[in-house]
Amino acid sequence: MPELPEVETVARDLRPRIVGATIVGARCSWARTLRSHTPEAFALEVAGRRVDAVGRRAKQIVIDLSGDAGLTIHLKMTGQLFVVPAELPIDPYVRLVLELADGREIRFRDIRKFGKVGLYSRDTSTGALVLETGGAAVFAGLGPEPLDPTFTLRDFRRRLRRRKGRLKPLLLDQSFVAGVGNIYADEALWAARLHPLRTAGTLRPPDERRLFEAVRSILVKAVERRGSSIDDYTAPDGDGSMQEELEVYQRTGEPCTRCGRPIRRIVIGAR
DNA sequence: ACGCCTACCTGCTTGC
DNA sequence: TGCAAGCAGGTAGGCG
Repeated sequence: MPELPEVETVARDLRPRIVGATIVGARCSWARTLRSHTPEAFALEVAGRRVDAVGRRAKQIVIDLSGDAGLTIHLKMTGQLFVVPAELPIDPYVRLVLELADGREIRFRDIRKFGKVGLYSRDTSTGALVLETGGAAVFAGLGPEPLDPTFTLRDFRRRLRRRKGRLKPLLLDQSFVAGVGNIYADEALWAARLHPLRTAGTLRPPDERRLFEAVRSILVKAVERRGSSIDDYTAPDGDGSMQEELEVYQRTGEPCTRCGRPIRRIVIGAR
């Protein structure tokens, strides 16, 4: 379940390994992994491009390529990325391989096939990734990055006051704040002492402040711990340890560390 | 805008 | 033991 901290960790691990490398080809064994190209068109389009930078937006890894192009990788639930020598044995869950000129490969492994890789152009006037010149920006509609220093309590309050829904689905809404998923929404609400079914409109200023600070501090801590290695999540340089620090996620029935009573599970929006 | 549903997938767990 | 059903879950798209 890669969320912001997990994706950030993967991007950081990837960066020193692949910046400067040149892609010479691509092989895709599950066409629907590619958002907007056939495997053949994708291979032709990436070949010859150099990796200029590796970053992250929301839960997606963004790989800047030479020639004003960019790759986006969404790991969804079970996506993993590895950079390995081409001769290393490959397993059947690898859906996409980017072949590098130096004999290594970037391998996208994804058991459940929900992950998506997009290849886009960089609009040189706006700097945005677009499918075609004049088209909509790929990341249009995403909310602010919660760890961006320019994202302030004032911004958070303004956004909160435009919403009416329950807090848990709201935190999961990527157009509200980008990068929070099931794990860190639960953790942030617990830390802020706010019930997941509470609606945004009932928050008082101190509640808003606690939620803002809880979201940011839980994400900072999780990035420091390299994310939560639950189920299939791992990064190129290995697992994270945040799963050891979680207070509520997947702790149904276990005692609350604050009050000692067992954690109760409720389902909201099928989650 | 909100809430709810379904689809996409496969491995694992559960229950008979 | 064996097998089918149920579950997990981020996001898109549809409906009311």
